[in-house]
Formats: sequence, structure tokens, C-alpha cells
Amino acid sequence: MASENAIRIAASAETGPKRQAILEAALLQMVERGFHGTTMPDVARAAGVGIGTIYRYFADKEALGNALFRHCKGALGDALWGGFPALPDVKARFDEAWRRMTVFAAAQPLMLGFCELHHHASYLDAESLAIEQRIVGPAIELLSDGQRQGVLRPLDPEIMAAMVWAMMVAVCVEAPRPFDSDLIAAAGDCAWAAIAMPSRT
Amino acid sequence: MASENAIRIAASAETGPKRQAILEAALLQMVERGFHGTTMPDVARAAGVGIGTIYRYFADKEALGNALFRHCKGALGDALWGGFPALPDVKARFDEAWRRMTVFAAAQPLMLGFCELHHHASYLDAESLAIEQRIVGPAIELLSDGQRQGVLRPLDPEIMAAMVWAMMVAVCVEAPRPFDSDLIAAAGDCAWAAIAMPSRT
DNA sequence: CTATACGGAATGAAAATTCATTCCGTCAAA
DNA sequence: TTTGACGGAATGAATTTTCATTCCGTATAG
Repeated sequence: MASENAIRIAASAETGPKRQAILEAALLQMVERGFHGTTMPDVARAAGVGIGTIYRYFADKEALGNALFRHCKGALGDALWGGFPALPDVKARFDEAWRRMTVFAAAQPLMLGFCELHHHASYLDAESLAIEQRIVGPAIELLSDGQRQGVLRPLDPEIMAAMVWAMMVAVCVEAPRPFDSDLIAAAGDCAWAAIAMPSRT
Repeated sequence: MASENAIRIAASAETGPKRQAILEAALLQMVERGFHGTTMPDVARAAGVGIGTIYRYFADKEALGNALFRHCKGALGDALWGGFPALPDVKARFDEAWRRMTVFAAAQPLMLGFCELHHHASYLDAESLAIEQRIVGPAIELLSDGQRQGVLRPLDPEIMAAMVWAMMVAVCVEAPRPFDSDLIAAAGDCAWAAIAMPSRT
């Protein structure tokens, strides 16, 4: 039960090198083997801490999973929309979003993998799921703007967002490392072509 | 150890109502909770068989996972490329492939989910992984043809295939049920636009 | 000296796997 | 047609193994 060590945990800071090490180790393990396939002893060993130490920072395995989820989604949200320029042109905004997504994918492949793998995981609590909206919301807005201006296809924006995201992930997973920026840009063109209003031939 | 009951298992037919029930139950459970999150007792209960019965058909949990993977990938391969018409036009072939993919997604959402979720799962053996090629191969061929004819963008076909597949999955996961065929077709247009050589404006 | 962080063996619960037993259909003998 | 021996499919309690969590001794900072 988590309630017992709530006080102990509150005493520890939200940051701290051990906490960070545990999160990083858990990220690696859970991307490779999934939540249920990851054991606490494994995480402890990979993090270079004792098993008991994990429980000083996280109430239980589920709390660790949720903390990691928020960590990753938060980083993604920041990278994608943090200080996003208020460009007037929808195409320019799309390009910037695409660029930021791929920069994140290159810098944090494990986080990207975790976000993908644990999209709808059963161990996530309500707060974790709510974070999703902070990422999807601005995307919907961008796409809706484009539709209003008549430059984007009149598809459900949620579906368009899902398609673009899926394309980005597909490219970043398949593309050889390190990323060839031409390839990434070309893929961005593909994604734009997918959602843009088709030009009359 | 698996070798011990190899003979017993070989004695059982590759098909059979119980084996089928076990596979179906495992499919449902593993799509919902993942491989490691699924327990043998759960599978047995859902399949309406005794726990021991599972081990008459599958050497161990890993073998069950691999059998299920092959089952799903095989069904996907058949649905996608089985008796595929030798159309001359690349666009026509693409449309047919898109149609078949979405028909499969509609008919077997769990299998689609399983294929997606367990793409690169760690418990898969070499043979299971090799099956992937039976699905990707023809797709690469189709895309390469299109490039030779100059109707498709000169991107790495593997990456294009991954993008198209990702778009299809995204649409089929997000789209409300039952599928609106107009929406599916519109999404197919998006996918084609993504890979087609852009027309000069 | 006290308090807090840490580590890792110990614990108990839950899971995978085994296996002795039951159950059922087949078939040859009477 | 009945009977009973036989083979193997099915079962689930028992066993083994794994794993999350706890507990307590040690180390360290204040």
C-alpha cells in the first residue's frame, strides 16, 4: 500500500540525482520490456541504487510508471510547444512543429518510444492521461486554423493529428542514425502533402 | 523446459477448437494488457479451458506469444497480399492495398492491435520476425515500381511503407466505429498524397 | 548524538509450470 | 449389443519460480 510511505516520500525532493537515475533506468527498461516486463530489482541495478531506495522516491511500481509517463510527456510537450512562435502562416507553423518533433525524437529516442508504447497503458492514472491534452490541444488548434483558411483538408483534426504524429514516429524509428536532415525534411513534405488541400492539376 | 513436452505437443493438431479458443483468449488479453501483463490463468479462464490444457498446445508462455504473433501476421499477410490482382497501374495497386488493409483493420481490430503492439517485442523468436518480410516485401516492390515509373517520391521505400502503414493504423484506431467508408477513402487519398510525386502548381 | 538516506536480504503474494488423476471415445472380444 | 481394456485429451492442485514490497542494519550529515 502506498499510503504508508507517503510521508517518507514527501520528505524527498522532487529532483535529486538518485531520483533522476531511477527514472532514467526505468525508462530504458520499460521501453525495452514494457511496464510489466520490467522488474524493480532490474531498475535498481541499472540505476546503481539499492532496491529500497526506489521506494524512498516512489510509492510503488505504478507510481514510478506514472511519474515516468509524466516526465516523458512533459518533456515532449515542452519541446513541441514551449515558446512556440506565433507565426501567422499555417505552413510555417506546421514546419516548425515538425522540426521540433523530429528534434525531440533525435534527442530523446527513449522518451519517444515510451510515449508511443504506453499511449493507453492500463496502469496510468487520470492525471497522467490528462497530460495528453496539453500536447494534442495545440495541434488541433493548428490544424483547425489551417482548415478555416482553406489550406488543409476538411478531415477530422483529431485524425489528421494522429496521422501526422504516426508519420513522424514511423520516420524517426525507421530512419538510420544519425538523422539525415534532408530525409527528415522530405518526410515533413510528405506529411504536409498528406494533410494539405490538394492543388488542382 | 520446452523439449520435454515437444512430443506431446507435436501429437496435437495444429488446429482444433481448444487451441483456437486459447489463441483467441490470449489475443484479447495480450492486446489489452500486453504479453507480460497477461497471466496463464487469465488466458485459461477466458478460453474456458483448464490451465494445464494450454500446455498441451503450447510449450510455454513464450511459445504461445510467438504462435499468436504468427497467427496474426499470417492473417494480415493473407488479407493484404493473398491473390492480389496484377494491376498495371501503381495507383490502382495502392488503392487496392489500402482497401485491403482497412478491411482487415475493420474485421480484425484485435489482430491489428496485436501486430502493432508487438512489432518488436523481446519475446519473439527468429522465425516470427522473419514473417514480417512476407508483408513488407510486396509493399516495397509496389513502391519501387512507382518510383521507377516516376509517380512516387524518391524516398527510401522502407520508410514510405512504414509511413503509409502508420497512417492506416492511426486512422483505423482513431476513426469511430463502424467505419465510415468515405473517411477511410479520404484517408487513403491523404496517404497517396504523402507518397506521390508532387504535381507542379 | 540524532536523524535521515541508503542498501539489500527477507518476506509473502502471485505467477508459470508440472504431473498425477479423471474423463471420454474407440474398438475388439464375447 | 454389451463390456471392458486402452490411449490420449483435459484438468487443476501442488510445486517451483519470480517479483514487488518491507524491514532493519549501516553509513553519513548536521
